[in-house]
Amino acid sequence: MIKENNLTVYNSHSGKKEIFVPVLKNHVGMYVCGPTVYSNVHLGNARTFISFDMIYRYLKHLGYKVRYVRNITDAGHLEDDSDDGEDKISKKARLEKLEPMQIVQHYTVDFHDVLRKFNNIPPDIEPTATGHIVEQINIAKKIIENGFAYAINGSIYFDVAKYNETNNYGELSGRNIEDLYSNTRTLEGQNEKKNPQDFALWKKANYTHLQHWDSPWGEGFPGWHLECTAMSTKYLGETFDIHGGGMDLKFPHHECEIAQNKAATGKDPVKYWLHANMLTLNGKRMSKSTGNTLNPDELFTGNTPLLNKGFHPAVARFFMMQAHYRSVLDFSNDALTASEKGYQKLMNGIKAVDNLTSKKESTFDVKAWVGKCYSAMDDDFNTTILISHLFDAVKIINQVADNKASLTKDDLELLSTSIKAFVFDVMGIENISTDNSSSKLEGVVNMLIEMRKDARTNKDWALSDKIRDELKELDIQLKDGKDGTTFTV
RNA sequence: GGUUCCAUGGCCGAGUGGCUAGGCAGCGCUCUGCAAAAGCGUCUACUUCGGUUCGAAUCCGAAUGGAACCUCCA
Repeated sequence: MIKENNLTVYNSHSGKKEIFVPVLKNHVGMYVCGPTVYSNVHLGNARTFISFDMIYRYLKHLGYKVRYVRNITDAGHLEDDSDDGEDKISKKARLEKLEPMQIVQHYTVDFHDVLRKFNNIPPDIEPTATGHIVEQINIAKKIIENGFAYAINGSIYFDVAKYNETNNYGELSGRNIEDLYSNTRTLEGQNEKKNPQDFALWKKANYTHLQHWDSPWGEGFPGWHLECTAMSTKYLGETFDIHGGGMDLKFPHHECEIAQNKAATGKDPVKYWLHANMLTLNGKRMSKSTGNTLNPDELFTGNTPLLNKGFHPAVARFFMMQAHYRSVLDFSNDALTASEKGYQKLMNGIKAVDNLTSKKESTFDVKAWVGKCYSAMDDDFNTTILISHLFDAVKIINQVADNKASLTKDDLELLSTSIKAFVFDVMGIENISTDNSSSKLEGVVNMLIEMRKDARTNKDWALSDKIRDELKELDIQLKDGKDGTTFTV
């Protein structure tokens, strides 16, 4: 089923495309950093998860048995790097006078809701940081035992300098530690650490901190990077295949994960690091902290000065698939509008393919075309190229419908199943059904079409145009074709 | 300031040392009572300056502009 050694992926760690060979034959372990649930997800967040959803879908499509783990960070994500740093969730809870788990629940639900609208498949395991405090404490203990962390005032810090003596801190992000030393800004109140690069594995909870747990070092809470190490190791093992996340997490988050894993187990945790690029707005990355964001609801409803109208999540997903996951993509009304037209063209083609009649001969090499589609996806999930091939197929479909090309029964079948598989299964682009309108509406519109037909026969253009124009007002588009009139809602 | 990445036609956005990307818009055509919708065809490229090469938008160097990370962020 799986064609061996065909898939290549761009490994951020090596900076090269590499042939994908999983640790365990036919199985893939994939971990993707999920959100910190202290606010609503924005479209930039969504893009990353949509990218990895596509990757997950393609791996499954190829026949791999994939275990996809994506965490929810619901504790420990610090606001800043100072000693009395508060974590994001505790801060939000304090400000809104809510129980931290209320915040967590609220934004977790929002997160799931948005991803469902974008037609993402839920991960196989979605562990939470608060559900894995014990595992995190155990890893911190191991790191201390191995001499790569130190305790001070009830907090545990990772000793980056010590680690760097026998390892390479910076191997993922291409940083070298001397640069980090000389370029780190000195922040207030971080005197506790031996070096500014050291990061917290465990933080002592101060009196304002709402989320805290008992530990060998007293009441506290886990550091940001630790939960991913704990959970990926627990569910995927000490070395697994794919670790994904947004480009912005490469440093320090993923760098620290590697350091924690190596310090704890001595093993390289990840074979292939995949990083999805940013979605920008007005040329700048979307960011909660700067307020340069667009929320999914604003996109869907068009309730924002940035857009002329709302766009269906499937259209937005298609828009994202038109760019490669490793490229920066800029979000704009014009680009979305263009994609919406293209999306419609693609869907029309898919609709038309089932109504074609086969001939004895094919004028188009469908097998070669399918091969090109797989080549595109095998080349680091190049959905952009895939889509260009899909439009070639749409053209052929239209030509066959127009008797300007022909396909055999087998080719027709192959073309139909392939284009649907790539669009619906692999890219996860939903068809916004246009003909699911209630039979009552269909009856009424068909009645009006009949009346208009009579009017046209009688050359009563005034009435005929009135029917057409007033239906248009209601967003019902009449389409006069050779074989009569149809409509789309 | 340090590290890394990017610069493609009106717009979005791929890609390869020589062979059409694709989508949108524009233009032409088909269809039509006129339109719309749809379909078909088609034009406009590779930031600048050097270098390597038989040949570079594609490789190397520099300049300019932009972005990400270096502090939390997908």
